[in-house]
Amino acid sequence: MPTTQIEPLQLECANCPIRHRAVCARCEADELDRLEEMKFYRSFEAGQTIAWTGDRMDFVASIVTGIATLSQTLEDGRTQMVGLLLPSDFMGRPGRETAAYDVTATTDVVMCCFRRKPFETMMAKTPHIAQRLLEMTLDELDAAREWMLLLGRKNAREKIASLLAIVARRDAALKMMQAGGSLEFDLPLTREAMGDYLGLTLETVSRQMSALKRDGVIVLATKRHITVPDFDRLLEETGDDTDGGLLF
Amino acid sequence: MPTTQIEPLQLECANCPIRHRAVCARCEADELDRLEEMKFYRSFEAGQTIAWTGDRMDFVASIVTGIATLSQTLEDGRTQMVGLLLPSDFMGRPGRETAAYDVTATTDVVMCCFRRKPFETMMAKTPHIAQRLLEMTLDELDAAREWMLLLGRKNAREKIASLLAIVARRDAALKMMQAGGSLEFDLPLTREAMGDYLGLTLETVSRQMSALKRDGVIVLATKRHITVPDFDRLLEETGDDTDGGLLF
DNA sequence: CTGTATCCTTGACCGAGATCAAGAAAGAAC
DNA sequence: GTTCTTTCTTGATCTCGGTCAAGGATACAG
Repeated sequence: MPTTQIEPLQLECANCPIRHRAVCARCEADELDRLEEMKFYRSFEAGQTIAWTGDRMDFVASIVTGIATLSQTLEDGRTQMVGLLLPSDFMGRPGRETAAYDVTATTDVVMCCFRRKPFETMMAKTPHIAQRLLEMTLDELDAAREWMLLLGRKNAREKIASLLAIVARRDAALKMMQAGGSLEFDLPLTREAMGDYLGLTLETVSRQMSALKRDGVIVLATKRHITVPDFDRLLEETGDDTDGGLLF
Repeated sequence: MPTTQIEPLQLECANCPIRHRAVCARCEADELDRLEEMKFYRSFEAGQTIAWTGDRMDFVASIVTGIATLSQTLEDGRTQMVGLLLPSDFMGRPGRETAAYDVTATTDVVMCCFRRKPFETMMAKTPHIAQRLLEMTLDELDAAREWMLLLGRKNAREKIASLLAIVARRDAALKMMQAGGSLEFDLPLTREAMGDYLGLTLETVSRQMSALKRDGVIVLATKRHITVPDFDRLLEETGDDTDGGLLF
């Protein structure tokens, strides 16, 4: 698997699709100008590894388009996904030289990159960047903790329902639809990837998907295309507190 | 359980035991003076609830002494601990009005508190605080992700060994001992709390503790006082990559 | 069309950990 | 001391999800 990088057309920050959500969201015009000079784009194909745990990382980046995953592995190969990088999410840690996780492109991915050292220097001088990064990191921490509850205490059916609810909600937000009604979306993950995320085997994922389908909670047009006839019904299956604040 | 608060003697920041590790670690003398004016101390007894999920929080705080836990609960009462607050750790989120987790004092706890609004104002003007908070939050995120791997993919024995290794290492660091040799320490958690942390029942925790004892990995003087004759042996039981970077 | 690869489903069986239950150990209150 | 409570241990049994195995669906190459 060669590290093919298709260089995409240079994009102006002003027209950037993640301009208002990424680490640069709070930047003023002059700050943006400086970032504009520093940035460069890199692309990765679906399935490609962006970084291995322990790799030296000389850049940090924002996801512009596509989805990447963060995962960790035990000695004997058991792996657990520990994070999902969506457009506008930030990859890398200022001050850290090496990757702490395996980062893999799930779909084709375009990233807006900055060499680490210059970025760190700029961050020290630009509170707007550090402020936004703090906010994003706190959100990720909340999401990680929500995931800990799922991994530690939910059963297989609840785990699947939770994942579907999250993907459905994100998709609905993207399409600006109203809540409560019928939803449909494509799952960007294989059964195995779902299992790695949920701490399950792919067989259990498959069985629970079939069970939710049999019980009418979801309808499958194809293996990957899902319709949720009643979102509230799906939410009931997650086991969450019904009033709960939703963090994803 | 009344909310008893024993007001401890006012402590000067200069003599504060967490001065060099807390959110104020990077502050200059003048910044510290301003924090000194704003701060107030609160104490909680072991077992007391510091905040319930959804409670309005009008302060943020650093743990000065003691241990507190963050936990989340499903509808039917299943609970999962999602974080451990140790001395110097920060509680609360700037910009958030309500508690996102149940916070409970495991031991007697003393906290150094700041009213939220003035603290937010100060943070906006004092990059040193925001920088340090970002650093601490990134560390917590790493710890949370390490925990996700444990919850999703480790078996009961590995989970227990991992928890013991973490507590042992922290204790050794505190006592400035050299690694590799024999260690002993007190477990600050009940079997039930360990279970809540590890996503296990208290019975399973008890059984695995007995098993590790039977196999000579640990020696129990009392239920809570643990001796680790060979730390490397304990590490082997965690299932982690042996070279692994350790985040706690 | 056929062969091959990837992804998914389903069945049979098994075992790790949960659940239910009883009682031991250790304090704390009196 | 005795009683009461909390914490912990251990046993018996059950069940959910893992493991092993076979085969179906879909896509793509030739």
